[in-house]
Amino acid sequence: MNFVEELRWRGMLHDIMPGTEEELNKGMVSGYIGFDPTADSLHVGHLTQIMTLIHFQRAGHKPFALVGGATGMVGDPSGKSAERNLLSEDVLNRNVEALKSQLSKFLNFDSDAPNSAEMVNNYDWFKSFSFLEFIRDVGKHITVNYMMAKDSVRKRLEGETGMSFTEFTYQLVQGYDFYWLWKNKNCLVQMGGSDQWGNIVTGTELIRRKEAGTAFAITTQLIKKSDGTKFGKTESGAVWLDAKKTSPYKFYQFWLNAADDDAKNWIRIFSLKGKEEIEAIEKEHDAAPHLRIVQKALAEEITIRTHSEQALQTALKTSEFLFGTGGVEFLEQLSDEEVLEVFEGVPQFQVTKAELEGGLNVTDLLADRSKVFSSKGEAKKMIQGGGVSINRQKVADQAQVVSASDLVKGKYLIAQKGKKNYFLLIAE
RNA sequence: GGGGAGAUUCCAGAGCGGUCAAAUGGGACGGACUGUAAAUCCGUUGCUUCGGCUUCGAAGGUUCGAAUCCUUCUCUCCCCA
Repeated sequence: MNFVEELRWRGMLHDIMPGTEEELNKGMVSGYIGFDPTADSLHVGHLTQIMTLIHFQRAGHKPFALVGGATGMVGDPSGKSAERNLLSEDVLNRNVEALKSQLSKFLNFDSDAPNSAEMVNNYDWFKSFSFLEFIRDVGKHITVNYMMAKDSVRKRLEGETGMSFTEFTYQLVQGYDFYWLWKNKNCLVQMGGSDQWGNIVTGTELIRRKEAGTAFAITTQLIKKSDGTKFGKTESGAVWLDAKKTSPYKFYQFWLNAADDDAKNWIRIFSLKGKEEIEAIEKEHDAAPHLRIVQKALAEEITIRTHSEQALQTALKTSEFLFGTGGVEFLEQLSDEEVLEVFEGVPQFQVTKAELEGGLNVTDLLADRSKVFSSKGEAKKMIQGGGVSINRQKVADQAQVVSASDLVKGKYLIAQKGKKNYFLLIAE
């Protein structure tokens, strides 16, 4: 199966420039996707592009991952309704480094194979490119009329917020990237999300007008959710690939919580499993939907690829404990580090052991000594409503006393507000 | 510059001088149900040592008593020039 067929059956293909597939079928082709360093980590939204590059490489082609040290300084107007704030150079540099190290995990960069992946930073060819040179060598080839016809520009011109010259220039800057890679790295294809079509085509156009060259474009579908909400966002914000910003456990949970319809679409996009295997998983899933087999397969594979096998195991164990029926005995077997890992991201409070030895009223413990509840009244009401547990045991009475003998491993108390809100109290 | 309307508990929005910690809706949180989903239903939504205490833009005042009346101030909105 060739690269384009692969994208097609996975439902990833959005648009493809005529002739692209034929070109790819001739043999190894170099292609690239750009990532702008707008944050210090990529998020799950970028994962589609990463998968595209992975498939590209698996199909025998040579992928380039471009980190936009230069384009990031400009700001892509695509899909934005308002002018973006510029990031400082410091922040950009930091982001570029972060993105580089993340991208290096997904592709094969250091093999001797001819299609080994390569990382490039467009700042390298833009840093010494003067403004005058740019408008003479690049700007001259593309008309403003052409640039204004792009959706991303037109929408902003029609809108109220307007658009700076800087953002207007973005497509030229990105277009030149493509030209540069085409010229210097024999890079024939640029890929990207469907919102990038306009920018990519400016690149092929530049190549054509400047050197009468041919270049190709492929865009992928925007990931949609069946309920219409934006993909990759949870209540707590974006789902990052950086374990420090989104713990592997939360990352795993994000995929596990996908709706059935979404999971079936996503597994095609984010899994490297073949068609037969995916269909078999779906069949198994449909026989017992409540087991959420598709979600599990999806979540496991992506968590391993993004983090590691070990991170997945911790995420699984954590999920089992937090959502399963398991009691606190589970924690007794773990080391202190592992306990903290399980409760990573969970609010923690320090309490004094001496006080617990004398016995403390639950409401005092949860509302006064810690901030699980903001007031005792709230704690009491919640206890009456049956929404509070300590160490997995429901608190039945607001007069209940918690003492040192209740400590897990001699120092922890696990408080729950409802089912999902955990708090870790550490006694010292 | 002239005239008018308004500021209420997370939001919207009620609120005869006493029975108002303040209707109702939304949101949020909890419970039941469930697949760690959706929908639905139920409960909670100022603090409390449960005696009370502090809230209705701010500060004063009238009254036994004020979110409700008066004065001043701050801010918001609308109309006319």
